Amino acid sequence: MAASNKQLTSFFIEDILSLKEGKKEDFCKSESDRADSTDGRTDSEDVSVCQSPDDRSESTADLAGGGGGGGKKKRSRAAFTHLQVLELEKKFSRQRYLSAPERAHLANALHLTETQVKIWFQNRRYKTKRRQLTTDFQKPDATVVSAREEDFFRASLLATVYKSFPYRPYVYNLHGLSVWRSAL
DNA sequence: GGCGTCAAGTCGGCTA
DNA sequence: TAGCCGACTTGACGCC
Repeated sequence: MAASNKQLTSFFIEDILSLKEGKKEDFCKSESDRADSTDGRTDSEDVSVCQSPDDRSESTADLAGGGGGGGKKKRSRAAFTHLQVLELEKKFSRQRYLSAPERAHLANALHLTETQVKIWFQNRRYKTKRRQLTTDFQKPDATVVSAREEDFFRASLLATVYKSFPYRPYVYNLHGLSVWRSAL
């Protein structure tokens, strides 16, 4: 795309929310385009995923809200986009718990429901805990485990990012600068 | 077909 | 009582 040469600038959720009203179509890009330009990303609350997480099935809002229909619908698993997961992971790396306004903000920015964001964080915390327990079990040296807890978390986060971008070898820098770097 | 992953469902506890 | 939480389960999906 021609837009791939365009220099990206930093932005905030507030920017997104203000943009969303009028210039949504300008702001939203295809996921592949975004993946191409991830190395140009900058810091902070740059949440910007405009794609539905569940294009291949019914709407996630429908699922999260239980729908209005009477009959039992077949449950479908919403698949969040790479970037939605990435932004959720970024947020999770900073905060393991979200306040209601933060959750609403994030949900809005990611075009997810608040319930989906809440459930994602719940599942993410539980998943982290389970993996931590597994690691603890494998390495019973408590002091080492404690000292490496953060490293473990970062490693698992990086693993998630790698899994999310199997064809895009970029790593999100979790050590403060929050820039995209080539892993190669 | 078995298995792992993950979003969503369920249940019980806690708190304001 | 509502809303959130952790713990655990369920069901869909993809990979081998």
